Amino acid sequence: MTPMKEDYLKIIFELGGTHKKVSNKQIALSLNVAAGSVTEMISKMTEEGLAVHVPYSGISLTKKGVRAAEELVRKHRLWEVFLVEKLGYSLADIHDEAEQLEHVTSDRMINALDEMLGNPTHCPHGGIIPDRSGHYHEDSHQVLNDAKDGDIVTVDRFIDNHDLLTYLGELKLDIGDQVKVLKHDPFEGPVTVQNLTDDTELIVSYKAAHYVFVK
Amino acid sequence: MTPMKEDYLKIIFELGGTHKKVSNKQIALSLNVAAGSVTEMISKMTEEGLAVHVPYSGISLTKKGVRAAEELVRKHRLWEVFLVEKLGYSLADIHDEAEQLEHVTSDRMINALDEMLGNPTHCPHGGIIPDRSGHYHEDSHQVLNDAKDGDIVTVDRFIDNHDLLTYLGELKLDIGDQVKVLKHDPFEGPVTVQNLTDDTELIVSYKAAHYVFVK
DNA sequence: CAATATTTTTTGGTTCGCCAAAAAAATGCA
DNA sequence: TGCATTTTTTTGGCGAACCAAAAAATATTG
Repeated sequence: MTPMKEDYLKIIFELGGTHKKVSNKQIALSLNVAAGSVTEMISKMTEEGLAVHVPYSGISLTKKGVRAAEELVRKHRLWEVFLVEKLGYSLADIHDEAEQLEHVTSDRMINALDEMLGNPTHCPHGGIIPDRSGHYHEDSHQVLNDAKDGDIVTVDRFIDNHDLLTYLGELKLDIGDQVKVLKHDPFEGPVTVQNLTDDTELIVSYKAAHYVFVK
Repeated sequence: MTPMKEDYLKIIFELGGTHKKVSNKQIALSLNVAAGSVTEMISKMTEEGLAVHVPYSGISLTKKGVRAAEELVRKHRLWEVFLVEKLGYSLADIHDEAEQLEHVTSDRMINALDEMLGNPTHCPHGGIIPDRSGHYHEDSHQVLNDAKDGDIVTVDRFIDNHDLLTYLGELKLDIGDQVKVLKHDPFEGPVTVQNLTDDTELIVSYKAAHYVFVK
């Protein structure tokens, strides 16, 4: 297991790889790597029994892969709690630090940290922290980009990336907002939505629209 | 800066690269890499202004290199304090964990951690923790292997590697012990010493004799 | 339903750090 | 001093993860 494999694992998990096939493109976009790199890495993960890959069709996680991903999410979110509660970090600054820490955290360490923090149940972004046995269920898996023009959806969760959070903050798109999807521009152009909460029109980049989960 | 460069930096620092030239061999031995790998890595570090290399003579650190190494020592030791005080780790288990953590620790994070821990001055092994500006001075730089047969020296400090600490624990060689060096076996053989504290004879491996600092 | 567009995979090439073995320089001892 | 040993550097190669561009497969749509 390498930090890179861990990143792939976590992204596939976050994109819904537990219960549906995720496309190469989604992964490449999320990790900022070329499509070819994804194909290559996935073939290694398939050999190791972490993922299942049907060529030209999609990628999903095996039980083993899901288990490993949950462990990583647990580590990530517990470190986020630590950074906020113990080191006085603010919400927007914790993701990147936790991203690094999670890759060098042993089981023993994370369990001790969990206890020290008083076994918190949620990370500072509102996500659920899996317990020691890794179980939990995140509810929303549909992404803003998947919604059809005309759909009305509720913003439920963001992938916690610093630049994304900053961008969405500037756009004034928050968790809980109801939005109506107006149009998808071609050529990976932005998605235009109407925020029904304050009745403004927002233009969300193609990439960001893959990071915003809706119901 | 990569984790590997950081490891080289720290080892050169610990072997005395601030005030004398360190040999390729010492570094290779400490990091468990081939001599050729050291030459290669050092040439990169020289280009980056971290080290000075006189071919066939030895390697030492530049001011910039020393500064970076001190920063790493600070991170390492503060994490060690954290592991013992906050997570309930025992002495022998902290080194490897801190080794990983130090490579993913930003300046902001380490300063916040320092404060959270109450600005400790020493790590659990007794080493001095450099302050925010990186200053401090470790006193012993001569290694057991450097002592001549017949010399009587005092054990002052160990490089805190888990296997080493376990090995030395079994040998019953502790900090503060006075020992008389009896002989150095050829072909990288062990060093035989007499522990004057309890008057026993100890056989210390060639490699370990490079990790034990004496005065 | 054929032509175009998109997505995915394949191919060839890069960098980083590692190694083993060969060659060169320095050291040590007779 | 001179030959053998040790240390260091050089050389050629490997695996991991990346990329860009070409080729193959799939999807869309006029």
